[in-house]
Amino acid sequence: MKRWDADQESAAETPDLAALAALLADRTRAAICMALLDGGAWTAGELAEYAAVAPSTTTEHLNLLVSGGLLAEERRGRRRYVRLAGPETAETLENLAGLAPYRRVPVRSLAEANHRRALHHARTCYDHIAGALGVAIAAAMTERGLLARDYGLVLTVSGANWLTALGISDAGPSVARRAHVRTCLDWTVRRQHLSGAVGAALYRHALEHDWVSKALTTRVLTVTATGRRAFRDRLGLPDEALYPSLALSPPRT
Amino acid sequence: MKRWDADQESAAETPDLAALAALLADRTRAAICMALLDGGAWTAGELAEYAAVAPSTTTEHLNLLVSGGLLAEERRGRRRYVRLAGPETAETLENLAGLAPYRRVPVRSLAEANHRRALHHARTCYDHIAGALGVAIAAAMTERGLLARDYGLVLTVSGANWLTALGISDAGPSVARRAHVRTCLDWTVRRQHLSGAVGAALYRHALEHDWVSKALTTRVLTVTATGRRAFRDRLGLPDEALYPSLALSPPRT
DNA sequence: CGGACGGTTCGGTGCTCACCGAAATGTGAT
DNA sequence: ATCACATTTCGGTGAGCACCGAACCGTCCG
Repeated sequence: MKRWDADQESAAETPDLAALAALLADRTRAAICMALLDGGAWTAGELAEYAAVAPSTTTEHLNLLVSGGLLAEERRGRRRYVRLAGPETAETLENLAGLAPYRRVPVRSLAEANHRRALHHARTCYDHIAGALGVAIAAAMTERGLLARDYGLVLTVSGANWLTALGISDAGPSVARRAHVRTCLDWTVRRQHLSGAVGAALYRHALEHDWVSKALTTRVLTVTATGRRAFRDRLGLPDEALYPSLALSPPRT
Repeated sequence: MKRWDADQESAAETPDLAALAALLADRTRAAICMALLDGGAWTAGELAEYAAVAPSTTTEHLNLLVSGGLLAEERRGRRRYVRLAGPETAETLENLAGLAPYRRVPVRSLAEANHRRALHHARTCYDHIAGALGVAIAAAMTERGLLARDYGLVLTVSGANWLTALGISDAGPSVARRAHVRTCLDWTVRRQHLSGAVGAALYRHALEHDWVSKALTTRVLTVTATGRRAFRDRLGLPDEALYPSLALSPPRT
């Protein structure tokens, strides 16, 4: 029990992994985070209904998530909007989800089953495209030499040209600090899809040019007729990737 | 309460984020995982002592972590060795640690303080180099055009040449499936360092050529005299990155 | 000024789980 | 065979926390 400079620096800092994990270790809070992976801002009430808990319970969860730095909040009038804190948060969440075990959940209605199939087919993942469509895009771009698998996954020169030809300015705005190409393990298909700045730019482009349209309240994306033509012409995507009904049935267990 | 094909597919699968997070949400289990980030295999007893809990408690924790897929175990005789399940696990853990809040922990002895300073200076992170040294390497390689920051962080042509000149065969053995260059947010310095296959190869090379030596029981790396010369000649690393005593004092709060 | 609405605060309840010690198991060494 | 050692099983204890309902507090609308 030796004293030694006790005043100067008798304490150090360690990352508190357990504290962060504890935030996600609850079913309800995890569900909230997964919902927010659509990249949008939700009100406390919407999340309460989505997670099927009382409003008061939701308040407590949101307080924890916000003060833990996972969520950013914005109060407007009597409403409280929350969103994910940033892209890194979203990426870490997706990584975790890819590593997590699967859990069987009952499907209670036909509507829910259709919704699941749609999610499986195409959905947003924070600010880029995921699901079978996202995986197909990444695969096709690699196939055509726009992405190179040699060094991880990078944009090739022809890939950069392809992007500018589409009208996507390579030096995007808020893009500076993020990796241009980043892969993200898809939890429905368990295969890589495109995230990072390029993935985000591509999604923005697809939205603006009406290739896909996003449902208001869910993460489901629908490929429009224009989009089908564009994806077929420019990337040669197969029909399975373009029509939800043709989607492969979910893998067993 | 409408029935509809109830037999065929009345259940679906979702990633159980909460279940995975719950594994890390405990102080003791988190400590165990952080310890295993040294990339080695520990026995149950060693971990019990490290985490300062009873052996029986450790058994329970290890059971959970192994069956949750985070740890791999190997039983040899009456001993139980555990290690991290794989590189993805290690990378996800480091990402999480980078996102986690900091916690002040008391430093009780001079030895512990020295140990912390050493960790801060240079340590292993699963299979590559982290700490101030790791950050300095990544910075110097970017500086010298071996890594390009343009597209995320990729190996440039001169970078690949530099590696082969060192004698690091670019097409490494178990390297195929991992991204060659990957950055990893350092939790001591909060800056990027080099992980992925290239990071791993570099660390292996440094070990084999006696640039650094690893302490047996901890994650601390020591830069040898040979290493100092090599790092200075080949990457122009400054003295701060090479001598632990010159390390910057830890940032306040 | 009501009155509806979105959110918050508070007390209380029940369940989960990390922990330990003591006894049991199984392996290795003598 | 016997003893030491690493780990496991089991019962019991205590603390933490997710949840709800009821009351409360701002904000928006008529």
